[in-house]
Amino acid sequence: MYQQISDGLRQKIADGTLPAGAQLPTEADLIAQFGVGRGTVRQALSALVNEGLVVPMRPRGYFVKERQPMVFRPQAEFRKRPYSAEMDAFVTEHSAEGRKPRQLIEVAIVEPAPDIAKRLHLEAGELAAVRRRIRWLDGEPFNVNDSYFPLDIVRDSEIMRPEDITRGANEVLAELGYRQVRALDELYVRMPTPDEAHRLELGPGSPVAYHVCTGFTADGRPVRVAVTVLPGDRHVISYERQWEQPQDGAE
Amino acid sequence: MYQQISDGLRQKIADGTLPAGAQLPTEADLIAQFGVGRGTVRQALSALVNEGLVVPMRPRGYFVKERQPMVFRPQAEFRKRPYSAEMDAFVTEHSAEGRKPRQLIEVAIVEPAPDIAKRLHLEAGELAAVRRRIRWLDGEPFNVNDSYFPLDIVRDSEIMRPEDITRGANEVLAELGYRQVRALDELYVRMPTPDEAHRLELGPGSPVAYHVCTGFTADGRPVRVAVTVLPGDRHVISYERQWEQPQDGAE
DNA sequence: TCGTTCGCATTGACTAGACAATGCGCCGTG
DNA sequence: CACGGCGCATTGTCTAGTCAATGCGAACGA
Repeated sequence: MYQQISDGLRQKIADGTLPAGAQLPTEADLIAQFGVGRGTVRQALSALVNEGLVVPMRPRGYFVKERQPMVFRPQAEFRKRPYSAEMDAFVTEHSAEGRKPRQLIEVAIVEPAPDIAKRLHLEAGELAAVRRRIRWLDGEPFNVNDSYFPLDIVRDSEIMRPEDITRGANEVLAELGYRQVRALDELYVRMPTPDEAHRLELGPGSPVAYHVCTGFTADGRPVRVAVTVLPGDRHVISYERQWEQPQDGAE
Repeated sequence: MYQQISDGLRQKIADGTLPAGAQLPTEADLIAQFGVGRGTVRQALSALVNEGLVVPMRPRGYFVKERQPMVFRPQAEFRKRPYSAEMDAFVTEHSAEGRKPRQLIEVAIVEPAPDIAKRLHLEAGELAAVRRRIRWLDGEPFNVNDSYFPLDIVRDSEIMRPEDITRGANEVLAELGYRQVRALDELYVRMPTPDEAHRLELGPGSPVAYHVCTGFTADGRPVRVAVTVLPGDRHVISYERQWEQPQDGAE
């Protein structure tokens, strides 16, 4: 019965009767309209909130959530421009133009979490350097990025300084003799931890992508693990693939 | 105050006091333990459910969710084996071995949704063929995959038959003269629609990845749009990247 | 005109209680 | 031993109400 209420509202959001940014009926309205108790109405609304369709803005009411995603291209670390015109068009079309970026960098020496240590081939107790970055756009946090490096290869290098590295941390690694030639990306999709939700100012119903990139040198040593947390409602993750000849694939 | 309850339980889940599969205290237990009303306890538990940490199994109680993710490799369509040993290790390690796969294929001719039509460069009203697939593992639905093709190039081809194509639909396209040489992947992260949640048997707190892959021929024509819905708690999405020389990247 | 304060609509948090739905296990029967 | 049915613990749904928190706007005062 509470589902009827949320279904009705969901329908109106889907078909545009309630466009992005519009206000939903108030709890009192729905109580009167359907003749039910307040708990039931709140249950219906909380379902929509947990689906990420609706945001409560106390005490103004409930509003349809707006989203303006930004393109996240893991490959852009090493290739600034997309392969071809139609892909470039996609990127620019979805880009967040005219918004003010800001970032905050912090460097620390830590004993990395087990999953990070494993990817870096570190024994328990071995240390790593981590560059933590929070990126903002228009005053809103957009994503957090923690890059881990084995301490023994970046000690005393530029990477330990909490400043922006214009030519890129990867280039610094290469200068130190650890040029990366391969990388493995893993993407996990889940709800944020309360800590992540707080740091990224995420409401309920906002899942995140958890992106782990491990970079390898030519001799197969992992020298960098970059962990990025991307709020789902603010990002599109994009990859391009290109191949030459014998397509040995299956469906 | 309800947050104290959910924080305490979340802590016990995180530190292993409550391992995967264990039963949480019942609502009645928590009411007695904290001396609060049932609504408060249910609010605390529903927070955990919406984070995807906990599953209610009526009428047995609440249990810590278990997850066994399967590796999804978009690149595997065209390259069966990973580049290198350490990546191969990762894939096999996370593979769902010894589980029974099953799939159901269905073919239809439709007027595609606007976002699909746009990616296929179809005008409004133009038709496309769609191969819809649902994949199961151990009797549980794992993901759904809908592949769209411009109708004029696949009409009367093998692609229109609702059977498994051993050598792959991409190979059939190539035989028809539309060999793909590039692809663009887009990944969106969001909560499932009620329909998706039903088809994939998703509980609340299970976000999905929405993967759209557009394949292009050498002359830049899009000939295939594959849409895959991947439940976040059952998948890891994995990409490999390799590059040769001048790393022209920035941080 | 500008600034401050107060009121108010609205959601947030919580309580106490009622009845429904659902599996699981126990018990009794054949 | 096998099967059927009942009971019961537990969650699902819903009501009716109270008090708190919050931000906006209107009214008021300098």
